[in-house]
Order: sequence, then C-alpha cells, then structure tokens
Amino acid sequence: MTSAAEDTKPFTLGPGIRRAMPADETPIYKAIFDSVMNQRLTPGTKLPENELCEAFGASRSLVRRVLQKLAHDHIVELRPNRGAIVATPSPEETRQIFEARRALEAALVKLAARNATADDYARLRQQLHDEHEAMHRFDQPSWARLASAFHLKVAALAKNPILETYLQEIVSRCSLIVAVYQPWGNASCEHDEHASIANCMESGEVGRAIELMEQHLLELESHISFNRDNDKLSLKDKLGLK
Amino acid sequence: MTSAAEDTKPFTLGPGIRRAMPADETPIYKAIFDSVMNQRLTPGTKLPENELCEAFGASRSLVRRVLQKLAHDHIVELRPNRGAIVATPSPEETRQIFEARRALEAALVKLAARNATADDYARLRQQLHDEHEAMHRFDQPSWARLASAFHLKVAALAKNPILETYLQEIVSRCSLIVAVYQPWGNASCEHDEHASIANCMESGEVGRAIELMEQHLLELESHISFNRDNDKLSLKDKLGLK
DNA sequence: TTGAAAAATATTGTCTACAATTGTGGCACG
DNA sequence: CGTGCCACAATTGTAGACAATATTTTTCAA
Repeated sequence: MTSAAEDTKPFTLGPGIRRAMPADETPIYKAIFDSVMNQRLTPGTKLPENELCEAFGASRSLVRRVLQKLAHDHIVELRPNRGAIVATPSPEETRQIFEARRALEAALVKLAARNATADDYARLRQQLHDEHEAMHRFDQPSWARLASAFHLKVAALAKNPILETYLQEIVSRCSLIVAVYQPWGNASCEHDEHASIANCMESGEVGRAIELMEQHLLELESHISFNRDNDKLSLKDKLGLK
Repeated sequence: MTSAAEDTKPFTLGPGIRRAMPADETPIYKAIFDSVMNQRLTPGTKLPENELCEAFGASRSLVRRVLQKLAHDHIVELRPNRGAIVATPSPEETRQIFEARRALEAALVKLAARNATADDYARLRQQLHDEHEAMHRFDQPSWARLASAFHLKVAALAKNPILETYLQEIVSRCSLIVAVYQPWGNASCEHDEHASIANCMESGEVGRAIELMEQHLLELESHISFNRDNDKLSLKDKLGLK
C-alpha cells in the first residue's frame, strides 16, 4: 500500500544500454534501498548475487556495482568472500552517526544562515508547508520523506556541495536506523521544530538556530530503541523454539 | 630522491590471490596516488585502462576497481565512456574544500577536547616532536606527511570514525591541491601553530583551540595560488604558441 | 547417537571476449 | 581553401566463463 516498488517486470537493462549509469540511479539500487527502508529486507538478510541477478534479469556486473555502491552508503555490509547482507547498525554506531549528524548540521546551519537568499527562504517555507500538509493528511511515508527533505534543503542552502554530500550520506544512514529500530514511525510532531529553526535562521539568530537543531536531533535520537524483533530472531534461533 | 615508488616490477596479483583486497591498498592505487602527489601525473592527464593494465601487468578488472576508488576519493575524474583523467580542482572547488575542512576540524577539535585522555595527549606530543624533528632535518616529504598526520591524529582523538573518515577524505583532497598549486612546498612553519592548538585543547580552552585551528587552516589556504603552469599549459594550447 | 572429517554444492572473485560509444582522420563538397 | 560528413581506430561498458573459497551435506567412526 505504501509504495508499488515491487518491480518484478522483465527489466533487463541488457544489451543496447551503453551509457554508464550512476549506479545509484539503477532500478536495482532503488529497489533494494526502498525495501530496506520499508523493512521488507531486515538487517542481516543475505543478498546472494545470483538471486538478485535473476530477480532483476541483470548480469552480475551490474548487481555487483550496485552492491558496491550500497556498501559505500552503508546500506549493506560487504564481507570478503562471504557476500552481502543488509547492514545491522549497532548501538555504538548509532551513537556515532547521530553525533556526526549533530556536528555536521550545526556547521551547515551556520553556513546556510550566512549564504541563504530571500528566495532560498521562500523555497524552504514551501518545503515546510508541504511537510505540514502531509502530516495533516496522515500520509506517513510522504511525511517521513519530507521531514528528511527539510534537513537536506537546509544543507543545500549552505551552498557547499561537499558538506551537503556528507549530510546526505548520514541522513540516509539515520533513515535506515529509524526504519529498523523505530518501526512505528517517527511520531513526534517535528514540524514546529523545523519551523522554529527556519525562523531563527532567517532572523539572524544563528546561535539559537544551531541550538534548536541540536536539540531537535537529540530528540530524534532519544526515540530510538534497540529492543526489537531483531533480538527476537536471534533468540528464537538460539533457543530452537522455531 | 623523494621516494622510490617506481614499481615497474612484474607485479601481477594474478591467479592465486582470492581475498578481496581493499582496493585502496593495491600497489596500483598507491602508485597512482603517489604519482599525483609528487606531480609526476599532472591534472588533466588521461589514464587509459589498457596502458595501466600493461604498465602494472594487471587485468582491467583490477585497474577498473582502482580507478573507481580513486574517483571516489576525488583523485581522478571518471567521465562516462570517456575514461579517467587526473582530477583538476577548480578554484571554487578549492574554496569549498577548505570551507568544509574548517567546519569539520572545528567540530573534531571540540569532540577531541571532550574525549581525549592523558595518554592520547602524550601520543599527540610525540607526533608533534616527530614533526618538529623532520622540519629541522629539512626532510620536506616527511614533514608534509607528518603535518597532515597531526590533523588526522586530532581527528582520531575525537573518537568518531565517521567524522574521522570524512576528514581523511578532505585532507587527501587538500594534499592534492597543495601538491598541484603550491609546488614549492608548504613553507610556513606550521609547527608552532600545531603545538598551540594542542596546548589549548589540553588546557581546556576549547574555544581558543577552535579559533586557532580555523586561523591555521585559513593560513594554509591563503598560500594557494592558481597562477600555475596549468594555466600556462592551457594558454599555450589556446594561443598555439606550442 | 553424536561428533568430526571429507566430499559435494553453492557462492564469490577474477579474467577475457564482445558490443557499443567516442574521437580522429580523410574525403567530398561548397 | 574552409567546412561538414562518413568510415575507421581506439577505448570503454557489459556479459559470461573459469577458478577459488565458503557452506552444506554426507559419511564414517567412536
């Protein structure tokens, strides 16, 4: 219901396509990515190359490139000679990821407040409006996407593609963590916090904006909990209750 | 004299090696990397796969993986269907890289000051000592490496592998820029600045440490100049003066 | 019946061959 | 003499074959 990402059509990308595709725009990448985010693929799941090949009708070269990229984005883990599995972020990793995110976003807010134009703020408000609307429609998937989009928009306003790319990576990893360890959805009404941050940025209260952003991210992190079916699974195996 | 990285020996890595090598530890990667840093390979130089293959006696698979990794590290640029060339950082890119570096290192200094132990500081002082010694021996290559190493050490002290990785990438790109656009060597006596930063960190003056770090990086950036043979080259071609 | 060792199977890493695209040189034409 | 087009050569992208490693199953002995 959430998305019709069940691409089992005879997608080949076979002979005839020569242009080197950016590999993270491949349908294969997107399908795996979405499946992980929607928890159809849970952490630890093995991803054998051959199965992916015939599932997508692609050759191993492509599948392999896609897995490489997914590994670089920390969506899957690539163990030498042992294949790929869906990444399993540990609590310690999670802590580090959020710490890095706080540091990055603080720096980005500072730069964004320095570099953003009136037009930029107008677009940011549009973004906030869409977010607000999705929330009121109870459109959870769209909302989650838009909530992340706000942070990415702010990052774009900083006009530093390098830091922006880093934040994209980190936000992607955060999304994975939230999807896996907080499956009921990120429930807090983030909208007001986002709006406050934008307000402070536009009115020049940079220090306050940074403070709010850090607070907002701490809030998000505090809602993560690791008591999950992941444990249930390994427990089940360990006790042989099957 | 600077380094004997001329590995033209019949290195094969042929059949028999099965374990997937991290690809940035390959002799091919290191050779290209070093050549770029030593300016034996100048920006814009084409790197045809076949030539690299027979130069290193390796197959295209490996060469291709190495080029992929080099592209990820922004050492080479990978143009679809048109091959790889040595990266050519533009002035704007350079500005962004240094801006990102200032932001990252500021955050890292803050975290490092919070997390470093007495042992950590002892090792950092050892690092500073080595650096100082290399400087007095006029050992330029070692000195440059050690100067970068100081920044990486501080990053390690923050105990956040994610931010640390990001800084490693950025420092690598900075080294490329310095090597290309400041070939006479980074001459400023950086040692004292490094020492001051370390002092402030250890004595708890975090704000001052961050300030010094940013100042230090601005200093480094200010020594970059783009009036270089790179321009000379393109100018020469454009005027047909050959 | 349980444990370990060995064969069989499945899966990954690497290499080579082929297809397609890009760049270049020559030729015709204006 | 300059410009545009077409064929050829050089180079990259992809696919599948082969080799080596990991995993599973089978077998044999205690």
